Amino acid sequence: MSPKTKEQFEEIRQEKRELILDTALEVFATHGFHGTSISMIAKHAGIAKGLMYNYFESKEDLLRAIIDKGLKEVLGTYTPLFEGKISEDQLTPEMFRGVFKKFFIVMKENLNFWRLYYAIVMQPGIMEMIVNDYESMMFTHLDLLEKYYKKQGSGNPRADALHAYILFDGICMNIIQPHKEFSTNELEELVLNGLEKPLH
Amino acid sequence: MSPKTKEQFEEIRQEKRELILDTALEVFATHGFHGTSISMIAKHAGIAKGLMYNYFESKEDLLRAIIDKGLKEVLGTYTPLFEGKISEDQLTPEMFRGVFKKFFIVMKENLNFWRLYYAIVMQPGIMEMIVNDYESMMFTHLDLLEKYYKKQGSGNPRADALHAYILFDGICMNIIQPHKEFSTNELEELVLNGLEKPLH
Amino acid sequence: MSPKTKEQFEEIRQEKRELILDTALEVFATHGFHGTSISMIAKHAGIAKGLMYNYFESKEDLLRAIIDKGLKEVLGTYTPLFEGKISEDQLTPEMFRGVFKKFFIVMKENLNFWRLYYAIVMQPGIMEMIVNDYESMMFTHLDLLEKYYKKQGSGNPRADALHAYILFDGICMNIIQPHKEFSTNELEELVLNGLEKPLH
Amino acid sequence: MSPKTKEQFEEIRQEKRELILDTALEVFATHGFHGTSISMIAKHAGIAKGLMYNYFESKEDLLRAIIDKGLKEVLGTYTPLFEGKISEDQLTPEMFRGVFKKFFIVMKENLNFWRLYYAIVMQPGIMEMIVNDYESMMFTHLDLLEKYYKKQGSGNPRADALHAYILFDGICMNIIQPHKEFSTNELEELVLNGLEKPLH
DNA sequence: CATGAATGAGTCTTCATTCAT
DNA sequence: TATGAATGAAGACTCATTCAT
Repeated sequence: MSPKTKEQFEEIRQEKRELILDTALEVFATHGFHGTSISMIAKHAGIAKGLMYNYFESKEDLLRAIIDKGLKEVLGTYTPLFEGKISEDQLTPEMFRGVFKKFFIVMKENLNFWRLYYAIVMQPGIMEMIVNDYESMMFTHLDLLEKYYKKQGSGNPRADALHAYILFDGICMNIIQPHKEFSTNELEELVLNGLEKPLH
Repeated sequence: MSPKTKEQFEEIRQEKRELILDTALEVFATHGFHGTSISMIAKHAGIAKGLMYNYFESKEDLLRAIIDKGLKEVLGTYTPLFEGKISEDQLTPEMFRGVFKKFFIVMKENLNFWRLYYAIVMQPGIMEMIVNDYESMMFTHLDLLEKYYKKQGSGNPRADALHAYILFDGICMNIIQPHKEFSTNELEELVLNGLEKPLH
Repeated sequence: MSPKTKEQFEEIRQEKRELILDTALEVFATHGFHGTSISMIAKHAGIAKGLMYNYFESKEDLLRAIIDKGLKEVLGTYTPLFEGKISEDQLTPEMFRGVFKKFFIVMKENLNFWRLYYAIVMQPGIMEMIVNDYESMMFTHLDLLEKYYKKQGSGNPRADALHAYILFDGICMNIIQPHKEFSTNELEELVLNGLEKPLH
Repeated sequence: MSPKTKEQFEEIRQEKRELILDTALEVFATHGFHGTSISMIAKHAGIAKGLMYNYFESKEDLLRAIIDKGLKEVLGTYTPLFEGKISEDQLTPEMFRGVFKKFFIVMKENLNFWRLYYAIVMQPGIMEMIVNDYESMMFTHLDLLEKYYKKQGSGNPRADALHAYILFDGICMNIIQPHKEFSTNELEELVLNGLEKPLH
């Protein structure tokens, strides 16, 4: 009889918003942004076609929201380890391994997000804005790697950092690829073992 | 003024076909398959919209033709080095470097193709057929790498092969990415230096 | 705290109904019937979207109610002067001026109503029903004008009546138009001065 | 066998463009801009829904084109009589009558255009741009009228001009209204007779 | 072989209306 | 009574594809 309270509405909105975000991420990651229709998302989520527009202004706005949410979740998990909060002392092999492992775990937990993210980054025609985040993230990583290798006594920290970074990228690609050929765990172990100590 | 011979007609046809293929590749690579319209391709190529259908059955057929052509070109360039035609003796560091370098060069010459190719491979919803080629290619490479490291006296050829393969993938990604941050030449040099000798 | 009486409820209902009617009139007049959404009205009125349907059956029903209310208000103000209640003696220039001036005043007080009303009347595709009122109103006016000019000794009362009527229409248009170019007061004075005495 | 020539295409385009413009004008005038769907226009014109977009960028662009065309036609017919091309000597009663009559004729020949035009001008929410033309047109007319009455020896040319202008507006409204009550010819004759000589 | 007008299914988006609370 | 989430039909617009010339 009595109308729903504001809190009830808010709760419903949050839940439905999450549902739409999660469903859309999955479909976008599978079929690509342009290959996905709002109908597909709605059917997948079990809602009416028009409902999405109660939560997002447009298909593109939905994409942005997905990326925002994804980046927040991912960065929230592991960047506390990075951004200025790591002292020289902490640049130990253990820390190094830990951070990498953590990153891989987080990536696997957000496979669809990363698939979508890379697909976008790789297509110059879409979403320039996203690229900035991507680049700054990368430089942060490279810097940190260089410091690490310097501390480990590398004869060429820049080279070692690049090497590690590229290896890292390669693993990411292999984690992301939907058609997996070999266990990524095996990969990670091997690679991390090889990276711990400087090569140069 | 004299009527064209059959050969001349055929030649013209081939040239036009190539024009369409090349133009479409460029636009597909930039905007993605679903993000590209036939009109865009036609305008880019300076032809009428309907003309594509004189050469290809459909948009998807055009995509298939592009992939076919691309794979043929790429494989044609460097697989003679592989497929069973390499004897044990040839697995020298020089050969190793040469093949890698060659691969990078070929990749840079076909940037758009690789962009399109990866974009498709990474999207499970599209073109299952393509994936088979991709996987078999990969296994060939891994095998060869393993043999190489075994010959170089590796304590764990499988690990070394995987390492090299992943590194290779990472470089590919960085070559492909439209927003380049550092010279890929630098990368390649560094990485190859590190890969020549076994790590394990 | 005491439970509201039936009358109080009814009063609240009436007030809310008025609020919706007035708000809707404003928005309809500005953006047109089809250019106005229920959401726009609700937002303007500060109520929930669904509430309108507690008071009106549909958007079209709301429009009808607006027109009804408007016509009642307008006619209620000045038609007592007309409908058979005016004796020959009363057809004096003072009365003539008074009625016209009154009409303009009422029109200015209901600008939005008239905008909406004319917009509907001018569009054959909408609301045939409204037109009947409009036509009968017009004939009443013309009749009265003719009588007036006859009494003033016109050589062609019909001509004078038509002239006055058209002039009247012209002023209405200029009052209604949102982009006013000259003071309508100036207009009215001038025109009334010219109309008082017969021209023919 | 041979492809259509550029001229042939151009001719087809022009004809189809006219067809769409004319049909759309009719439907817009009847149902209003927002009350008209592209489907309605297409059905009326006997073409496919999508074809309109080969000729106009959007529904609003179509509206603009209609207004442009209409204004050009109308102004092209009678403004040569106005814009600076009328010397003092020509401001005779005959000229005066002639121009007015001409205007009414043109208006009747473009009834739908004027319906649409006024509907737009009266709705502040749509197409600000159009209003400028409208206002400048009005001032041109007023000026000319004032000069005319001055030459005819009016004691108050401004008043006479305004009177005539308003009367003019009133007739326009009555011509435009879809539910006509009396012959507009009758109106015009009467009014013009009354306007020829100054009243003040 | 080449053109581009034409089609219509499908896409994104809006919005009148319903309904559980 | 009042709320706003939800629905789905309909509207604006796109685009792969066809076809007359």
